Amino acid sequence: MLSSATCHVEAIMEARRAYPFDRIEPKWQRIWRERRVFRAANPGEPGAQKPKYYVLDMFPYPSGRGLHVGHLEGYTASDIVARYKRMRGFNVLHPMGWDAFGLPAEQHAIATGIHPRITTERNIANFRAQIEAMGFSYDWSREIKTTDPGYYRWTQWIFLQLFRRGLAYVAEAPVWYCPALQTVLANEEILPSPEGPVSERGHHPVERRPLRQWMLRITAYAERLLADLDLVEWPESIKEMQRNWIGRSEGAAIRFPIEGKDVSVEVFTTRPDTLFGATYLVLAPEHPLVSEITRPECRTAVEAYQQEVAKKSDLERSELSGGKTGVSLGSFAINPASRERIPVWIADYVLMSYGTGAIMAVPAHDERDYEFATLFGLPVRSVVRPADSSDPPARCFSGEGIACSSRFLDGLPTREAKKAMIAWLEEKGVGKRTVQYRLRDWLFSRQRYWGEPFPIIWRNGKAEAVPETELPVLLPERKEFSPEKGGFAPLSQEKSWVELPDGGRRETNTMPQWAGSCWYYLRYLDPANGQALVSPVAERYWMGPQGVDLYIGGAEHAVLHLLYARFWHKFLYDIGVVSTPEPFHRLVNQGIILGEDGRKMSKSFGNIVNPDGLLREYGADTVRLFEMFLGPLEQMKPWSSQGLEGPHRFLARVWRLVMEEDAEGRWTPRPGLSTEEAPLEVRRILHQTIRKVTDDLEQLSFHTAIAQMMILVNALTRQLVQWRCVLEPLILLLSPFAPHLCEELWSALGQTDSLAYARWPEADPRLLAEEEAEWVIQINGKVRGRMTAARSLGREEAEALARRRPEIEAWIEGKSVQKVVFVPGKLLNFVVGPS
RNA sequence: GCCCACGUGGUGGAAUGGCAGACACACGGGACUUAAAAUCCCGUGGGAGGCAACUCCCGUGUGGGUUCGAAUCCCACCGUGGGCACCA
Repeated sequence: MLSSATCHVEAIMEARRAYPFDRIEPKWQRIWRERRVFRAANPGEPGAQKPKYYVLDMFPYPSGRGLHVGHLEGYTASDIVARYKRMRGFNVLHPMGWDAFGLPAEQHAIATGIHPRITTERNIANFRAQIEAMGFSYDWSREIKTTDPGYYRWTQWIFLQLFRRGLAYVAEAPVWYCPALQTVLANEEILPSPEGPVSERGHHPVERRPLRQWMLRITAYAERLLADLDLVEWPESIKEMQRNWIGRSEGAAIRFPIEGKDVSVEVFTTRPDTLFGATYLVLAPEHPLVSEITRPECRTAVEAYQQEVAKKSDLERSELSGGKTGVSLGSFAINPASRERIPVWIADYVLMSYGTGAIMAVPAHDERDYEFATLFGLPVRSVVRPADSSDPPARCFSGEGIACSSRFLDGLPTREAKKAMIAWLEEKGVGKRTVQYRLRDWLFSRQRYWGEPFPIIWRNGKAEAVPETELPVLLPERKEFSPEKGGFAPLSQEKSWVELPDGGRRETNTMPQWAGSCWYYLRYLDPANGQALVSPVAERYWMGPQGVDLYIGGAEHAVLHLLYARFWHKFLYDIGVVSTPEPFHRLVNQGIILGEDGRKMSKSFGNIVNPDGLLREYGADTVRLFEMFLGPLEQMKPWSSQGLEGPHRFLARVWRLVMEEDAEGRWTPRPGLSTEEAPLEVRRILHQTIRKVTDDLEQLSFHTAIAQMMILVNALTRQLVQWRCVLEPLILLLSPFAPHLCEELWSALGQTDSLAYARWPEADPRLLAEEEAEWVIQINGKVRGRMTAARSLGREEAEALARRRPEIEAWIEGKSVQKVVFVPGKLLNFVVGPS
């Protein structure tokens, strides 16, 4: 009973198999693997005399859930490009590896007691099997994983170089702490949410805590990270996000002396031209000078306010909580321009972490200052008027205009006034031109087990570098993975590892997951090198002249991985390890694939598409083709399981152009393939297809390339004979998309070599230029007729021909033709008026 | 609030100043078959007229503009998605 039901199901599965993908796909995967077809040649090896092409995927974190259709989209696109470029004669580097440190494996270990290494290995094996089943042409001899000591040795090495040059340091600062994950997180790993800030991973609530942590001085590279965005071909939206994140603003630092004290408060402003309108100062409540400046009679109120602010969460401090608060310090500062006494306040709308932690308030020209001044009855002095009005505006005006009531600035437009004021400040020695960035230093330590140990030993309260010869500092084995209560890292429990005989203690924090992914694209170039992270020869060959030629991945890393990696790359450039200022020349983001219901794929919606079932039912070539046929690569698009039928039927049609099935269900090459030249209209459509597919591949417009191949195949299906000279180029054109099927047909046509390095077909320009064209004839811009005539027709001939056509005559009859627009080879437009 | 994308049939999309809807899904009809599946062929934006081949009108979020001609360029608005948000 049971077995007959199984037989029945198998019979159905067998019946719906339109071509034997289940046999040919594993076959060709085995051949590619055994013959090492996709090994890329390093300098000195045969093949390295070709020009190089480096096409890179964002390597995955091997999660327990396996690959999803979104991964497959990006990986299929990059694989198509890799296969295409090989056929165009490039030595293609197309590697894959594993971003294998990270929180999920560690959380799983805490829950189950299974070592993260074991889960990670298991997940990697699963990912690799899925990737191989898709037929991707990776050079597996270059596979890397970030958890490998031979790899993280060099992650630690880079950290040491940063440390030596003062770019890695320990500081106590208010940092984001996540109680659920029991670790600190970087600014870039925090997301806003209606309930307040949450962690990027897991969406747990996070809070500010003052802690001593390792920081990387990414701010030292702010200017170059900003300026060099002009060197790369990235989506404008990603560049813009990085620009906003870096947040450069030009202005002036101005010192305000405090009346009766020997101190002054420095403020940063982008509007030095409004200095004459500065009617009070505001310091951040945490500003170090607050206690010194506060008058005795205000001290109680000020301290109470400071405590109140310290208790507030960041959410409460943000504008969502409504009105502004603050208290006066009772003291006065001197406005260096107007010489006026102006009061000094503290308020939590001024942040200690930006600029100097103090501002000059110009309520007439800043919305926030205006709101505060109105609330506390502080004076408002207008010093800029709009360019189109002679009067200063009644309320706050924050735009650019003309300076007024500002003595030596009067009459100057804002831009000029800023320059004049900065010159004046510099001359008087009370201020100077300054550039500020929103970017903060990168919080680099985590209180977790499953990460790279820091190569640092503490002696007498000082951090010392572990000698490079002792790298890697190995992550010790553990059975217990929970972080200690109170923010101590798990490694601190590993006494025999932490405590050194000479009294030194190892650093017990580990690096964040981003560390390993900051430079992995360099290790692929020379993955087994034990002397250096990459040999200079391999680096110059693969990274020259502009770095990775094409980098495909998700947009979610816009200000995380992509900013961090640029920072490390620029540092490695400065110390001579790499030869290009930017790592990734051309970046393309694949769009998110939504569930069938149009919502984001998620467990809670139950709309996640598992690729394994699709591969069984349709085969890898169909899944690859369909992923590309969904729509433009960069666009967000919904999945459609029904839609798979189209590409599947298309591949089966291609198969049947070459193969035929006998009575026993065996497929054999069709006898009677013509070796003659195909008719002109068939050759013409073939060469149009060659041209279109080639152009579209260069632009990564895969879905339109597929559509064109469908047009060609539909035309061939209608023919009674098939021609070898048409089928061969078609198979080559299709092979980057559906490599297994094409390899099988290629060998069925008698070819003995893999087509992976076969020469890409070239379009014959003579066949593209058609002599006849279909001309469109318009009357007043509306199509009223068409005619087939020579493409080369001149204006007069074309017009005369068109006028003779009855459908056109009818429209012109009795009207006056005022003008005739002529587009050679394409179109005529008669502009007619009433009679 | 500010910045950036995007808006086209029942659906995914094509066309980026010159034939709107290529290609595909879905749907409908037909051929083959004892039957079904598969395959192949035909139709498929809306409306009006005609027995018919066909003809005309409307139509690319909404309103305006530029142009002989606009899905495409410009202005305003509406909607969707993403990013930033007291950064002085």
